[in-house]
Order: sequence, then structure tokens, then C-alpha cells
Amino acid sequence: MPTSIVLEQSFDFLHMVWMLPKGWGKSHGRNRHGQDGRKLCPRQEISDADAKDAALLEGIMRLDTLSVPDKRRRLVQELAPRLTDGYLFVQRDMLNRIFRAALGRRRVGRDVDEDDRVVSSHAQLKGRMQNWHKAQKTSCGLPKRVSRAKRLMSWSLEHVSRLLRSPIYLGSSSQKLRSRKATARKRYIIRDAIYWVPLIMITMGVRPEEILQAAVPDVVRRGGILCLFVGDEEDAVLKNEQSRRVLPIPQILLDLGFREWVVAKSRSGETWLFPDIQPDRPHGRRSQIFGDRLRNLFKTLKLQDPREDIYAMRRTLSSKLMGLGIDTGTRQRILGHLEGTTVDKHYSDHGLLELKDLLDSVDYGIDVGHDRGFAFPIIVGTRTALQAALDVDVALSDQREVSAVQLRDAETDEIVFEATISGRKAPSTFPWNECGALEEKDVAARIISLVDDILVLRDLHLEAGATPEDIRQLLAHARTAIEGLLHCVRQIAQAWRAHRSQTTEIGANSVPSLQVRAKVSYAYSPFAANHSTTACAAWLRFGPRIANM
DNA sequence: TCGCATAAAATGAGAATGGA
DNA sequence: TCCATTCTCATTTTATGCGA
Repeated sequence: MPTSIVLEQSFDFLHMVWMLPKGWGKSHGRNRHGQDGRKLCPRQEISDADAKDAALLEGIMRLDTLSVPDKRRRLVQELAPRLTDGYLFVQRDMLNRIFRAALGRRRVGRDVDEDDRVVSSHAQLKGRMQNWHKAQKTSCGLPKRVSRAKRLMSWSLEHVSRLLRSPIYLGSSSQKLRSRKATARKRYIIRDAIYWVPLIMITMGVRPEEILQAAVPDVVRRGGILCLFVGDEEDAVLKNEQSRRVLPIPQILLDLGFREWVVAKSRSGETWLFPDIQPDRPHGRRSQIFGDRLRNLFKTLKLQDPREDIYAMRRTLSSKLMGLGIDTGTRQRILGHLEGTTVDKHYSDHGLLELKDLLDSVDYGIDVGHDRGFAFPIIVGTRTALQAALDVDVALSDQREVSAVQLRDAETDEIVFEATISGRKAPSTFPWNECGALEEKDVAARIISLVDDILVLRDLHLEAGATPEDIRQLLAHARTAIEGLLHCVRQIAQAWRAHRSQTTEIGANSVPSLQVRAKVSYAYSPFAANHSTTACAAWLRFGPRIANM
């Protein structure tokens, strides 16, 4: 059948796109007015990347001293990243549109038979991609092709703490170069968007765009509580209050002098809270320009992390609220309200007070104090309630029982512990192929002692003058965390049994000090393991609820 | 599930600016 | 003056939401 040849051709084309190095489209240099840039040949880009990758793979395979997991880690880091699977679907959609424009709806449409297609359906492409992924593995399961999928997460407390200890908050030696550390003589703290917006995002959970367009009169007192009206429309200042959300300003911002800062703005006749951030010309949005600036700054401050980007700051509040043991309904209402998705846009004055109390209960360990050099309160330090983070990978047998566990340090990605459970059919592919088998009970015992060690070690790092009593308390604290961890692992299996295809957030109550990120992969579906964010990943946080189930 | 839309991040370029 | 940093913009890449 001639059409099937066409379908194969479109598969070939998509496969080629799939092999494109991630950055190829951005290296043409035509990103400013009147720029000629340079012509790039996609096939050439692919074969260059292929050649480099092949050489790297060969070199690494020859290193006999390296363990297989170490080899993999190096490959994942050093292979040229290609376009992501998700983006390929976007490309497929575009190809589909092109063909439909050319051939009409009868030849290209969603109801065309699979066999008669010119461009594959999503389902067909998914299936085909499975084979492509298989072909991109060496015989020992090492990857020959990698991509850099974005995993959206919330900022860890360490990250927040590092931000709060940066020159943005502790002071810079120059008013313009904010990344320069303050010196004994020169110390400037500039309270503009760069200063306030990250704080507002982590304490109030609003989007940058919403806060950036706030006007001075949007900050008002209501029932004795200082509040902010936020709206997501342009000309927000012209909209009536009825159509906009009202959020209480958390205590920590008040302690930092937010009210006085706004009053000063108002006195000097300012209209906007953040006049330095103007809408950009092409889209009329402020978040673009703000994001660019903050990203630039984070880059020089070495605060950037592909897993924890600016937008992820907002999620920090959500996960902290979960960690506080706030029940599902309330939390969803708060977050819904914070995110502007709920119908009940208005809180009564009493509700506002309640909401403020909730926001205030989230503790980022910010110490506010005064300094002779400044007329306003400043951050003098952070007491980080340390939150050790572990990435947990769990493989399930086809009976959906836990068959293998791998714990990795979230910061270093170092494997802390891995084991398969004896008597269960564990996956034989990477990363499970190197695991030794242990009895279920031993696995649990080992995890317990490990988590203990990690937490205690981390805490000992911080507390220079810790007493034996402190250590006893740490141990007691760690024990709850472990129980939570085990509970979590059990929950993963349970949740998975119930709902195989949804992203889940699972938690155990009242264990705020250990953050567990977990990924579940199916022993019998190597393809699924590559779709960490959609089909088969479960991010676990400690908290009282199972979300999105 | 598919088709389409959108938000935001990422990248690279050049110009402007800051500081020593 | 030199070099690093910052700012801005065009453009690509990534993930996700919504409605049929």
C-alpha cells in the first residue's frame, strides 16, 4: 500500500527530529534584529553529535575501573542532550497540520484509520518511540542517547536558604551589580522587585506576573489585616476590586518592613509597586523581563538549578503547607485561592485572618534584625530547618509489589542504597541490573539505619555546639522520618495498585523534616521509566494527603 | 485521544553599563 | 581601558491545559 510508505517516511522524519541535539535550533544566531546568523544543516548537526557521542561511549566503556552506575552517570552528564519526547509530539502535531493543509481533512484527521495515516497518531508514535528507546541502549543497558527533561519541583529549603543568604538580601557591594558580595565599607540592600518578588512568591505562592503588575493602591488594610489585591488581567489597576482576589500579607513580610516600604512608595507618588519592571514590548508581559533578570542574577550567584527554577519557588509554599499537616480540603482551598482558581474569590475578614495564620505557620527560618546602616529591618540570617532530600526509585513487579529500591542523595545524585527484594521478579535493565538481592526485612532495616545516618549527619553539620541531648533529640526526630519513609514506600505500591497512570503526591503525616522524592517504574515496561513526569512518576512529599488521585 | 493553545524556561547575541 | 556583569530581545524548547 503506497500510503504505508508515506507513514514510514513520516516516522523516519520524526526519528530524525528526535535525534536532533537539544540546542541545534538555538545556535543559528538569528535572534536579534537584522542578524544574518548562520545556516545549520540538521543532518550535519545530528551526525556531529552522533560521532561525538559514539567516541564518548567508546571511551567510557573502555574504563574497566568504573562501575556500571558510574559509567551511566558520566554518560547522562556528558552525552549531547537531544530533544525531549514531549517536544517530539509537538513536532508531530505541526507536521500533522502541514499535511492537513496540503491534503485536506479527509486524508489527515483524527478519524483516519491507523493504516491509512500519513502522519502517525499519538498512540502510534508512542509505540514506535518505545522501539527507538530500546535501540538507543547498549547491550548492558547503558544509554546511547539522552535528553534533559525538565522535572518540575519545589525549591528545597537549602535552596531557599542559599537564596536568602545571597547578596540580594545580605547586601551587595554595588547598587547595580547585585551579585557582588558586600564589603565592610560598602553594603547596599536594594528593595525592588528582585528583593521582594522571590520573598512574596515563597510566602504567598502567587505567580510573578500577578505580583509584578500590582499597583501601590492594591495594598490595603482590611479588618486590621494588610492585604494585597491581585488580578491576572492587564490594566489590573482599572479593574474593580470585586473581580480580584485578596490575599493577606504574611507576617514575615511585615516584619521586613513591607508596609512601611509601601507607605513610602505611596508618599512619593508612585503608581506601581515595582516600576523597574515594565512590560516587554512583544507580549506586554512583565514576567519575561523579570524572569530574564532574575535568571541572569541567579546564574552569576550560582543559584540556578535545572530542577528548581524560578517558577518552582511558588510550589515551595504548597509543599510546605502539605508538610504542616493541613488537611486536603483546606489546603486545596488555600492553594486554589492563592492561585485564583476557586469560585469563592472572597474571604471574609475572619477568613483572611485564618489564611494569614496559615501562611504564617510556614517557617522558612528567616531571622529579621536591624543594622545601623539601614533604616529598615533586614534579614540577618537563616535558621534552616534542615531538610534532607532523597530521591527514591521503586520498581514494581507485575504483581505490583515492590521488587527493588534505590535511594539517591538528591543533591549529589550519589546512590546511597540499592537492593532488589529476593524472591520477586525485579527488572534486569538499568539501573536495577547491578543491585544485590536482600530479604524484604533487611531492606527495611538498612533503609532505616541509612536515613538515620543521613539526617543525623546533616544535622551534625549545622550544629556546632550540639549537646548529647541534642543528638538524642535528633535521633528521635530521625526515627519519625524513617517511619514516614517506610510508610511512603508502602503507599507508593498501594497508590500504584489503585491508580497506575496518574501523578501522585503521597505523604505521611507530621514529618516535616525529610523530603522524599520518588519515582516508580514498572519492571515490565522499560519505556515507561523514561516518562518520569507523566505516565509513571510519583513525587512523594510528606504530608497528609494523596493528591490528584 | 487528539489538536490546538499558552506559559514560561532556555539559549545566544549584542549593546550598555559598572568597577577596578 | 579592560573585563565582567547586566539588560534586552528574538527565537526555540519544554511542559501542560482545555475542549471536542
